[in-house]
Amino acid sequence: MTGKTRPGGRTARTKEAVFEAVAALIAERGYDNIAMTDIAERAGVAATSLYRRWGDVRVLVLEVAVEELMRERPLPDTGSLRGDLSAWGRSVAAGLNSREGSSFFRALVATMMPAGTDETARSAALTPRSKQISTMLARARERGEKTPSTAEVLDHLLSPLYVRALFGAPADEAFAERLVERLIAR
Amino acid sequence: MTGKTRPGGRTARTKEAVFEAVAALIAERGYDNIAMTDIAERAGVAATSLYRRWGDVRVLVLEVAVEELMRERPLPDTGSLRGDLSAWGRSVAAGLNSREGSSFFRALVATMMPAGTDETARSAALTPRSKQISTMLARARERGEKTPSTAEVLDHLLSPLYVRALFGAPADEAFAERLVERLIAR
DNA sequence: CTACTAACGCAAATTAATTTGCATTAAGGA
DNA sequence: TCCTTAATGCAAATTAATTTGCGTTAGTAG
Repeated sequence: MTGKTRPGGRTARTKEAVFEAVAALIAERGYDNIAMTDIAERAGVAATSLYRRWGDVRVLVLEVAVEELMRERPLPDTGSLRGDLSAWGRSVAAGLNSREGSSFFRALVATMMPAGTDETARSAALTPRSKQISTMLARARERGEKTPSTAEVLDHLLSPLYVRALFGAPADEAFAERLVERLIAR
Repeated sequence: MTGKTRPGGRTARTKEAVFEAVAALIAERGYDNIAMTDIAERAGVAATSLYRRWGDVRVLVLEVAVEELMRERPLPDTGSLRGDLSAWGRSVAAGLNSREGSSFFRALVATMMPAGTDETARSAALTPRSKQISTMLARARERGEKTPSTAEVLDHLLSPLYVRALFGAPADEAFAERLVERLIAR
C-alpha cells in the first residue's frame, strides 16, 4: 500500500533547482510577490510538481527561508566570550543587512502563525540561534569566564539587531560590538 | 480637469466598513490569507471599489495595520520613570500578545521593503514608538531623574518584547517589568 | 535485468482574482 | 435647487492561479 519515498537523483535535483529559484526571486522582489508559476519557470520544472510537493507558495517560501537563515555556519571561537559574541553579532548584523538576508528574515516572520495559535513552530524558529549562544557560553564557562544567560544574549544582543534590521535603524557591526560591550560589562 | 476629493459621508463610511472588515479578517486568519473579495464581502462593498481605491490587498492591509498599531493612546504618567516605562512596557506586551495585535505587527513587518531599498517607510514605522519614549524620558528629566537614552529603551525594552512576541517566547507583563528594572538599574 | 510505482510533466479544466465598460448614487460647490 | 463629477456598484471579460486526468521518467528493490 504505502510505497517508499525516492529521495535520489531527480527528486534532489528538483528540490535544489526550486530552492535556488525561490532564493533568487526573494532577493529580487521580496518574499510576498512570488507565485508558484514564477518559481516553476525559473527552476525549469512544472508548476504541477510544486503544487503536489509543497501545496502552497507560502509553505515553500518558508521552507527556503528557514534553510537559508538557519544554515549551519562555524561558530566563532576566539578564546574569549567578548571575542566570540562580537564576531557572532557582527555576522548576524551583516547577514540581516543584505537584501537577501533581510527578505528571508521577513519571510520567516511573516509566515509564522500569529500569537494564540500553535506556538511550536514559532518557538522552534529561534532554537538554532539559542543553541549557538549556549555553545559559546558553555565554552566561556569552561575557560572560567563569568557569562550572561542565553536569554540575556537573545534579549539584549540578538533582539536589538533583529528589530533594527527590520525597521531600518542602523544595525551595523559597530552597533553589534557596542551591544556586546554593554552585555559583558554587567 | 482635476476634481476635488469628496471625503464626506459615503467615502468615510466605506473606509470604516472596510477597515473593520480587514481588522476582523486579520484577527481570524492572519494577514496573508485575505483576498480583496473576502474584504468586499465582509464590508458589504464592491470589490471593484477596493481595487480602485487601494489597488492591491497588501497596500490595504498595511494601511489598516499601521492605523491599528500606531493609534494614539494616552501615555502613562505615573510620577516616576520606572512606573511610566513599566506601564508602557506592559501595554506593549499585552498588545503584542493578542492574536490581533500580533497579526497586525507581522503585517507591518512583512509588508515593508527589504534592506537595501527605500529606508524611509521602514524608519518611519518606529517613529511613533520613539516619540512616546522621548516624551516619557523628557518628563523624567523634568522631575530630575537620570534617564537612559531613547535608543537604549528601543533596543533593550521594546526590541526584546517585539522579538519574543514574534517568535513565541514568553513576553508577558512580568517580563516587561524585568526589562525595565534592568534598564533603570544601569 | 525486470517490475513496481514515486515523482515528475503536459494539457485541459476549474476556480478565483482582477480589470474593464458602463450605469447609478451622492458629495459638494455655485 | 441645480449641476458637476468623485465614488461607488453591477456585470462581463480577462488574466492568472490552482487542480485534475492521464502519461512518462527514473529511483529502488528483488
